[in-house]
Amino acid sequence: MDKLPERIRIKDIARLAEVSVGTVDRVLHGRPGVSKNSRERVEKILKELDYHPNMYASALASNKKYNFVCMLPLHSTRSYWHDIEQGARKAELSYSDFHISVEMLHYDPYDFSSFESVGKKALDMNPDGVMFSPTMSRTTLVFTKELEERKIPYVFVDSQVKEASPLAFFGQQAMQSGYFAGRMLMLLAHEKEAVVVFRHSRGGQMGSNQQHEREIGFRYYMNEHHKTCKIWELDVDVRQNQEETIQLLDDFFTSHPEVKLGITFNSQVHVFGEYLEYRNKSKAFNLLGYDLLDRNVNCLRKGTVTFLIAQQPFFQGYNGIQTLCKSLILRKEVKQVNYMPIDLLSAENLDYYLDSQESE
Amino acid sequence: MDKLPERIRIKDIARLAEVSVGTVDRVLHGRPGVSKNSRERVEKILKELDYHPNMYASALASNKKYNFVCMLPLHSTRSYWHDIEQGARKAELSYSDFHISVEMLHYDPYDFSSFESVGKKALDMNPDGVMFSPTMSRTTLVFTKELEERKIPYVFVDSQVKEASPLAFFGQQAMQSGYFAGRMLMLLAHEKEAVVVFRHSRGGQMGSNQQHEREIGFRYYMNEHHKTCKIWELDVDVRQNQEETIQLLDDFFTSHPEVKLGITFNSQVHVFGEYLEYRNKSKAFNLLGYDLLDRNVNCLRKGTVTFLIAQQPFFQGYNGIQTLCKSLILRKEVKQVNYMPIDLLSAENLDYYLDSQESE
DNA sequence: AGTATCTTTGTGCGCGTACACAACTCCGTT
DNA sequence: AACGGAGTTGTGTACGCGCACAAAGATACT
Repeated sequence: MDKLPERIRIKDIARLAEVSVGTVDRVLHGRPGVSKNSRERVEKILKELDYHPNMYASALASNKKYNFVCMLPLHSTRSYWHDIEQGARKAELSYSDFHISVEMLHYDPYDFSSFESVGKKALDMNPDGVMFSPTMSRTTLVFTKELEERKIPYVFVDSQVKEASPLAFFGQQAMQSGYFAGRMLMLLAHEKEAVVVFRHSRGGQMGSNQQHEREIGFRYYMNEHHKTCKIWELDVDVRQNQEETIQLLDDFFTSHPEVKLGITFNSQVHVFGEYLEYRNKSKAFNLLGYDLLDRNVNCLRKGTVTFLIAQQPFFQGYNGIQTLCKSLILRKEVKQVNYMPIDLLSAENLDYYLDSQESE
Repeated sequence: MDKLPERIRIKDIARLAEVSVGTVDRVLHGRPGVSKNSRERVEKILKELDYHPNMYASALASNKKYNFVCMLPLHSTRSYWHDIEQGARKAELSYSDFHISVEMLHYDPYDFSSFESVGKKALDMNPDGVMFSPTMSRTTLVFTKELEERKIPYVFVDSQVKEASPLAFFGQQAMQSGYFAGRMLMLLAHEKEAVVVFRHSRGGQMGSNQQHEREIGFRYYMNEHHKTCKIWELDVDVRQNQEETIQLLDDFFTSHPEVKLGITFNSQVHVFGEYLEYRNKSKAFNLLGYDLLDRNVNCLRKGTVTFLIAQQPFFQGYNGIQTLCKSLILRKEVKQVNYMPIDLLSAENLDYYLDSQESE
């Protein structure tokens, strides 16, 4: 009786099943041309020995090129989307020895037809996998259906669409994060119980569903714990210029001097933080927002924003691409729903968070 | 002129430098037996083409076995150390195709000679790398000196020792985390300004330096922002039984009814949380502690502990082993000081954090 | 010139897997 | 008995690299 090596190889399986490595290979990859008898014998031994192929030898031998496409809204540097993109780029680098490439495509987040045409472009590239954020829920389903027909796996980042069947999803549980935001904001309240929700939209059209969900979670918390607390709303249109915004905020604070707490559910909290600094109001006002844009981080450091909630966009992008590799190249099972932690950042714990985000 | 393939290989370098692959290999590994002329020519081309070896082919070919040792204090399941160990185990699995093994050794955290003898055992195994937590600062230096003489790289987790030169360190900036803890605790204060620091030691001997550093950071914050706030201290010995502990706490709360805030700097906050539940005091008292032990998490869920500060022990362990692999096997540069984020957990954001910690 | 020694360079095999292709078996047909 | 074809099975080469060993060139000494 030969003893088995520490790490089982295909030829060990072959020897035990009394077939050649070619047959084992065919069984492993589910290819035809194997008799029922051999297939069963090989499968039995594979299971018995709990065989796992050496993924590095495997990748080396297959030598196939994998092309992934990543579709994100058009964005400026240091935005939330930018961080996701950085994560995807890093993953591309990490897995470069597997011959993967990640092609970036961008669309106008306020234009359905733009998403559509970028989606077409993506399909034309005949990718092995796609990663994108389903910010456009209606058009998304047309796109995912096409992907499913072509058997191209796709990964959602940031948000998800219930009707679709992605390989995986990476993002925050937005409602719970809004709930948590409410908790943290009211911790700052003391007796001053009145809150303003700053909205930042384009003609009333919200940037994403996530923002909406956050607000629902927030209002749920408020209804549960601070029913008497008055919640004001203030809409700022992204197309307004600075003077108009300042005027709007001045008017609001003149007519509502009792409001000492503010919250935003998108990543534009710096608009309000910078206003507070300009009017020198930050001492008496507490502001909570989302995402670690540079301008938001500056506000946090200066004290014009008290808390930021983060959601590890870098890792969303990194893990998204990583998951495609794991599933397609290494043929591993992957977890489908992956909620990112709801991270609370203040001036006091910010630095070490940023530090941990940028490295791999 | 031949065009270059997308991915540069050794033989491409060899062809361009007009030498054989053997010579390129010698240059890459800094081995002797190469003329100055050849070496320079090869190095020039390596740099020009920015050559990076295919690490998977490399690992496959070398086929060397790497043995790592991980030394941690003796601990029960679901403790902080346990999570580090889990991370190390996971890394062992992730990198199993590189033929690595991680041997776990445990020592009594209150016994210097135990650390010493375990250290000897580790050296006897002639490991390729060591990961441990320098909880015993004095004996650590003897051990690290020996490691350095034998040219065995080592990684610190949890805490570090200034005089040593580890390959890398993964842990929290303890002072800053104490500072942050102060900030968050005082957020819960409102007008009731009196705090008790619960200590949990063994005959006055603190478990680790990290705890001490946290308390320093905390007191620094208090001195900066709440100078008038009275800070009481209460020492509980780990060897006391439950009745004695309850008696001690009863006495304290009887004589100091005005104290409504408590903090601990080790991971034993559940001792106090469970007391609060037992005495039904949790509504009127806010408690902050460290680390996500099961019992602590239960307290958080029940509301007997308000906040926990976490430091991703799983990733400390995972990254520690990963770093050894990267440096030794893949010959990559690694970052030496890696501060873990200072994570704030409450009942509202706990679940998604736990979710993200357990998976890889 | 011949030989020994040292330095430098080139070659070949193996790591574990994937895949193309060759080879063999079995069975029915001519 | 010879042949063809489908269904199976085995074999050889390649992937990119590391390393042992062979080969060739250089130098010094007899």
